[in-house]
Amino acid sequence: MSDIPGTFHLLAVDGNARAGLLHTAHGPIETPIFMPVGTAGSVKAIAPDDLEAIGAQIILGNTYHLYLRPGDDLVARRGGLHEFNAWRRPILTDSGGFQVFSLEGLRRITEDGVEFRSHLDGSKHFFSPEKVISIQRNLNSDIMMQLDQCIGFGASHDEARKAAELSARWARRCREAYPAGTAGNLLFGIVQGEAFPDLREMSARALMDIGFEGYAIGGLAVGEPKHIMLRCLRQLHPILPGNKPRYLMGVGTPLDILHGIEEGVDMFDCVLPTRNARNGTLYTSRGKINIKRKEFAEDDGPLDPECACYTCRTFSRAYLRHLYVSGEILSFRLNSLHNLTYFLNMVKGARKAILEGRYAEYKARYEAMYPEEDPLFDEPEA
RNA sequence: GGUGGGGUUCCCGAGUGGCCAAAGGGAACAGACUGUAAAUCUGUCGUCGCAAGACUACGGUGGUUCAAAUCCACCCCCCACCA
Repeated sequence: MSDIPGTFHLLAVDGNARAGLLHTAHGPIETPIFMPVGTAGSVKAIAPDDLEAIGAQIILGNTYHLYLRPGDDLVARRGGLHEFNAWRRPILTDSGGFQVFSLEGLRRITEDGVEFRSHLDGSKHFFSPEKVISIQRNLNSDIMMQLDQCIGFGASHDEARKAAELSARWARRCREAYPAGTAGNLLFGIVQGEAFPDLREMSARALMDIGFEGYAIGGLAVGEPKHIMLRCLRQLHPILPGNKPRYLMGVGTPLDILHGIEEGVDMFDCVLPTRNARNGTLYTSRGKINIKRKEFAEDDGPLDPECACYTCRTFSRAYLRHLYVSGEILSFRLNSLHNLTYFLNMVKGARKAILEGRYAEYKARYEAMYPEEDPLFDEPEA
């Protein structure tokens, strides 16, 4: 099998769920995959050796944040992000497209790009599609994302169309700034179009005309009802090319991810395991728990009896509660270690299940753990 | 012994006649978090009640007043400085 960066081997299919292998300049990643988020070049509270120990294969970095601080040129002089942060496995960088959404009020969009005011010091910066490629090449990320305009749920069809069309034009400029095969970095396009099927299809086809090493689905999990995401994934499944990886950006909860896998998505990233860990919400084989709750004050049992991570092997719920309530730094590390292990293991188990042709059964076990998060719950008349 | 300052709801602390069950912070107890402006944010926080409302509360006792955490008298504590 070829291991040229960008090569995607589809190893098994179970329903629409896929198990594959994606080659990058820093080694292969097994899909489906969950990618921990390390916005500022660090998965918060977790060192690279821990990430490796819990089975992380690829992490995220963020163009906007690393450009502002310490500066992508500085990172380039250090030999790229992998040398700088000592994570030698694959890295995917987001383009700043999400900040177009999350920093609304601090940015202005034009045809040529986005003008940001830094959230750090208020200074003005301009991101064009070409600039974003240049930054990501300085970072030397294995998977670069096009600049896109991510919008929240509730936009009109007209607004959503404009954003999707602009994103498609930016996609072409990103591709032209970095033609396929220029170097070992891969470039992914991002499907936009909000909750509108016609726009989603238009967006996907525009990207396919341009041609990318992978296709991301953006603009989901931004406040829309759960069934909309599912509908969108089902719609896109037969449209997107079968031989390229698909990445559902920013998703999500355990069940969101398992539904995504079921609909043919290969890659996921989300801040949920790390942010929730820092805020005390922990994922267990019996569902979510908030470790700060009084009921755990004298609970000598492990966080999750079915988890083999360092946190669960070593500490009691009572101690973890104490660390959280006391604001101890160790709380962030132990909780993050556990939540990441949970997400990583869940997706690893999904891959195994697909390879063995029993994905539906595997997913059903998780659905039983999170009855309140059924994506069909808010679906209108089926 | 003298002079000055002070005792407020679990804690700190604002409040000098009604708009006070009483600012603000903390603690406590819950909840949220989806391509990280997040070690963040939100709610509750005297008792009873679904509520309207009732009751109990600002060191103690008594008083002034239609009305007192706020004014007066005495008493009990605490702090600073002086002797």
